Amino acid sequence: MPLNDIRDRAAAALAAALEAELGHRPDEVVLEVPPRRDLGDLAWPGALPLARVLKRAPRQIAETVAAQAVWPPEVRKVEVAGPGFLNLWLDRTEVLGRLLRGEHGGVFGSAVKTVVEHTNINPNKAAHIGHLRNAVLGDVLVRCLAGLGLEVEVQNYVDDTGVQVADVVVGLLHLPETDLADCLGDEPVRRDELIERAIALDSGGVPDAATDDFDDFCWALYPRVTARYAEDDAFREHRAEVLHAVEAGPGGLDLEQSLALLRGAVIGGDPWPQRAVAGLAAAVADANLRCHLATMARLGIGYDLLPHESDILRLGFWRRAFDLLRESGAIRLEAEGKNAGCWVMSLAASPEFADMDDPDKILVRSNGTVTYTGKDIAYQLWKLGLLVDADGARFDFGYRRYADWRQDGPAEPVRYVGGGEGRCLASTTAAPEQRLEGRSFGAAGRVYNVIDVRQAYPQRVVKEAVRVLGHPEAADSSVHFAYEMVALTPAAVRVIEQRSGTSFGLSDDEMAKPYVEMSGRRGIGVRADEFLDVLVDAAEDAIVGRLDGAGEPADIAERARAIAVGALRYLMARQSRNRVLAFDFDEALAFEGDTGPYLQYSAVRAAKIFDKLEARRGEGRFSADELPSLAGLEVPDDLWGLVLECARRRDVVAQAVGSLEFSLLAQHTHGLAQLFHRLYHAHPVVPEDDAALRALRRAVFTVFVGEMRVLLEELLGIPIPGEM
RNA sequence: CCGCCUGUAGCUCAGCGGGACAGAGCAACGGACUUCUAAUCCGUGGGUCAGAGGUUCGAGUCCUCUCAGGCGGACCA
Repeated sequence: MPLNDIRDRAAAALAAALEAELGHRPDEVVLEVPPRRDLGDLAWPGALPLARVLKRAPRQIAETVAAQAVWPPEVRKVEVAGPGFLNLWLDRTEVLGRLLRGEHGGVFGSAVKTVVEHTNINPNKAAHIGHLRNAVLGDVLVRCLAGLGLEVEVQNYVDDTGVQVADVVVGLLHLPETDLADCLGDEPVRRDELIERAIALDSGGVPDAATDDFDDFCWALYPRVTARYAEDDAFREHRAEVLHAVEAGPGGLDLEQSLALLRGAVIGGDPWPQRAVAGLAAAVADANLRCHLATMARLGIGYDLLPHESDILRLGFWRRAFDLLRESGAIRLEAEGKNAGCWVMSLAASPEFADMDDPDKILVRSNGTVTYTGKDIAYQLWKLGLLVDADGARFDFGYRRYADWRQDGPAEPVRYVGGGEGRCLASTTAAPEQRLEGRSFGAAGRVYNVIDVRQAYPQRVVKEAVRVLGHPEAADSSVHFAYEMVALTPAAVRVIEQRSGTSFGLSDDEMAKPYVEMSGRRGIGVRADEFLDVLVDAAEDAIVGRLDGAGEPADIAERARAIAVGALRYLMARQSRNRVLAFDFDEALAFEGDTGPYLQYSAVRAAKIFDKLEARRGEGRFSADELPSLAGLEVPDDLWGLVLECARRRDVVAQAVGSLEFSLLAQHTHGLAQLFHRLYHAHPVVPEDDAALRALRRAVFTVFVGEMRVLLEELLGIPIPGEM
């Protein structure tokens, strides 16, 4: 964008003048955007701290620089203000012209391949609004990186061998049939039939989403399993049995065969056949995964790769990572003490962990199984291209085409399509000879892991492991994008309890706190699809409520969807990442004020101007060819404020990515919408008969419309409906 | 006990390279639709930026301490 370009050249001119006139070579010249427009378009406060160094009055320094610098042509006026601020005014028409010509700044940073890992929902139940925060933040990061010109690969990690999937399988195999029937909303029948009915909820492929899917069944089932564990120790032993079966794998059994074996076991009263249990577990994990993909598709979120934890294990990634760690002396086998029999990574030598009581992290349990952190180290090494064998050859997964998806616009929903058309979503496989034509994955120069802040400690361990294996730069390029959790306000908890007709049994103490933590184990939470449905309904009501007697528009569903997605994505993006997001229905369903629909409305309103302009005057958007017609026209302050803000996009995106604080981007977009809404009343376009004035307004609003399209649709993933 | 995060208007939050009068939204009250859609705009009221020290020409912003809350420091993830 032009502003950073002009600023860089102005800063260079300033630095040169400082050196030539005052013999001072500054480390860095920082030009900022002043808080008020009457203080100029760019400002340099640097004369104030220099006063002491140069032993001159700050105003004198600023005045000397102002007079002597060879300013770039876009700088129209320079003034010294207050105690010694140097304020610059830009050539407004010139900046406007550049924006209309769509000039962009240079490439951002070094163009390394970047992997972003996000979503990562345990495939044992439906996604909830906490997962939405993860996915939206991750997706906005991806969009911003791509917007800055970087190659980005999006990975959604599937923990398909963990205990949580096993718990659901335990529920299917061992909870009373009445429980299963309850969760299905069905009459109790024989267990194998209930299992088959549950599995039948999975439509195959990536479903069209919405509620009452397989993941919703698991959402209901899972808390019943954990509750039973708590009251019955014997029941808990089923978990180990299932985990054992999952570890051994289904041995080539498909789902049909597994179900048949399970049916046979029920009829014969035999113990569960291990391979069939593993087959069922695989089906549960995969069905939930596809439900998650469908949920995220509604928000326009797609992925490149689904790395499976089971493949990391089967392909010996962990074994190799373990060897590398052992060879480098980073881990050791504890012979005694509380960690006896475990392989631990010593963190004592790392200054970051020095203050800890027990600066060791267990990677291999005394029973020989690897912890999640251990697996994550192997995965991280692979992502960075650092998991190599003794000959230096990279370890890699096998890959298969999992699905194909398409998107009609940058903020449109993702649609999973058949037959190899569209973008390929790949899955890892355990057969390394399986390749996908022309595709390669991992081996990134930079890796972002979008994971909530509660996992900061294991994430630091992973990073430290990369470092001690002799890859300090790669460790520095491994970024934990940490964000605070989404919790529920007590009011939201009451709404859910009322709606579902159940009680979570929370104590008065818990309900007196400002927020209640969500818990899949206890079934406390708002499911993502459920919330999206509520949002869509509320949006429809809002549309109908504003119709004022007119007939219902044909595209009402599409409009409502866009508004719901806008409200949701903005809600997740606008808040600073290290603050707990206390979810409240009233607040989340607000469509006025500082909300997604407010931003969308500004874009719709602006686009509408051009529709009416076309219809009534035959004039369209302002094109760069018309620029000469603006010669000699002064851009008034208020319109200029909007233009200058539009010019700042690149700065804002770079700052947001640098600090991983996308509330900056949300806020900037909100500010822009706000400026437009204010101008809307004072600067009518269609009714304006003065051609020159109309041209100027067309020019400014053309820039605004284009800018909002990029900010909302491309970067924030918020669709702009045709009408609202 | 140790580490990280948070504390700004009644409520939810901005203010993340120290800088020029501390901002939005919600809620309250009062205005503006024969006009390019009022999901908008304008106005009013509302703040010892948790507290105390310090650094600086200048501190909501940086440092130290105190207080309050949250999260980590698992052979859970």
